Amino acid sequence: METHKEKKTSLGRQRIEIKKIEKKSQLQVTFSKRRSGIFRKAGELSVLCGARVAVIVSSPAGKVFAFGSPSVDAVVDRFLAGNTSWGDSDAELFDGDVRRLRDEHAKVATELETEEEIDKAARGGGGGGSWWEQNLDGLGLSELEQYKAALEVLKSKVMRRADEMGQMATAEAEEAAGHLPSPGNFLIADHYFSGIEQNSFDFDNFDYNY
Amino acid sequence: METHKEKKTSLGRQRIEIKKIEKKSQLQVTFSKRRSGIFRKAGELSVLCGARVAVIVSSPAGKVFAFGSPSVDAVVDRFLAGNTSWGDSDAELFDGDVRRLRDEHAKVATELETEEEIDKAARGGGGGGSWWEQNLDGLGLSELEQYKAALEVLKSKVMRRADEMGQMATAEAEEAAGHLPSPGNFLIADHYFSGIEQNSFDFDNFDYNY
DNA sequence: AACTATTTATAAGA
DNA sequence: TTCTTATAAATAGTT
Repeated sequence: METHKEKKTSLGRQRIEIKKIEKKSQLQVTFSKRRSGIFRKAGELSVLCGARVAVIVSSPAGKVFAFGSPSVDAVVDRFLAGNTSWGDSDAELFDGDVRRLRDEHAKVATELETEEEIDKAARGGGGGGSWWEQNLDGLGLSELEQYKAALEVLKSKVMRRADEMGQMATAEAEEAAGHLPSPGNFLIADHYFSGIEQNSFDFDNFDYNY
Repeated sequence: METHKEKKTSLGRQRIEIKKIEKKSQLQVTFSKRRSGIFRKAGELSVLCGARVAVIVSSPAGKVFAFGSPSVDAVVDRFLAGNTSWGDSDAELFDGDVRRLRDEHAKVATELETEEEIDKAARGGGGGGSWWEQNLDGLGLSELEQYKAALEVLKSKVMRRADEMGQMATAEAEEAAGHLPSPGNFLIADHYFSGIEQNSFDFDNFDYNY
């Protein structure tokens, strides 16, 4: 078996540079793989070390994926709260505020039973569009304007919720969940803001350099 | 070379189970390594795929580490916004609140030039306390409002800004930063909530099973 | 969606 | 702790 050994040029992993992948198809594959990888790692870290971990990833296409243990919100809340913990003297005030507001939110959240329910419901809406992709790199204040509009659409969309839902978009979440170790209580959420592959980057005009 | 081959039992990596590490020292090493690993991966994902990524990790000891590209807040804000979008009826209220608070934040932020500055400043105060450790495991959250409260405190604290800042706790951040790929514009923040090894877990009474 | 050759990440030790 | 080393795990390129 020595005949035509030219196909051997690369099988198995190749080293890659950490720079933006231009080839769209490859980018999607890589994004998917690595996102899963990070989620898995996050779950492992959580279990191994008893740490709270939250990972939020948003693709240029406009999907938002999140992983959290014990939950994304718990960790994020903590982070936001912690962000101000150096406000030494008024810790009490802060605490009170947080508690009150938290109760409020809890009340609202109850309407949809659980966070998971909510997350599920979120996938029902297709709304949005291009508003998401732009001005994200700065600290965009105006994004809120657009965001509002998006919310309107999404809202109405969600209103007539999961009647026709349950037939779509569970795959992604389950796939990610499959990577998690069993003993933990994790939460995976992914929100679909638009099915459109809208990218404000320069994907598209690139060379398919095979 | 056949003599005494008993030391050979393990050099190099061993397979480990994904379950809570009980040996404290090992846990710390693992936590540190894996946290760095996740941050690195997150940075790579960001660069490779043009994705926005935020990772928040809090150790049982009470330290919070975060990595974000383009910044933790940017990604988290986006997530929270999306997260509440299914809060159907009060979208308007939400929107209004967010805008106002964000403006406030922007104003305050400007005083310190950049987000990085603020994060730096954050390390100056030791603040916080134990209120943080409790009731976090449920799903309770009020991200928006908490964000508000956070901003309030942040504002006042930032007001009397970095006079006593810059003398502590830069080490951890630099260490983490060392793992980042160069071309990206990442942000790493770590907040120290207490020097106390306050852990609500059962570390401490374990067997140092060497 | 699988596969595998490699590169990477990392558990133990020093 | 930081460095080393052997090995497990992640994943780039392919089919």
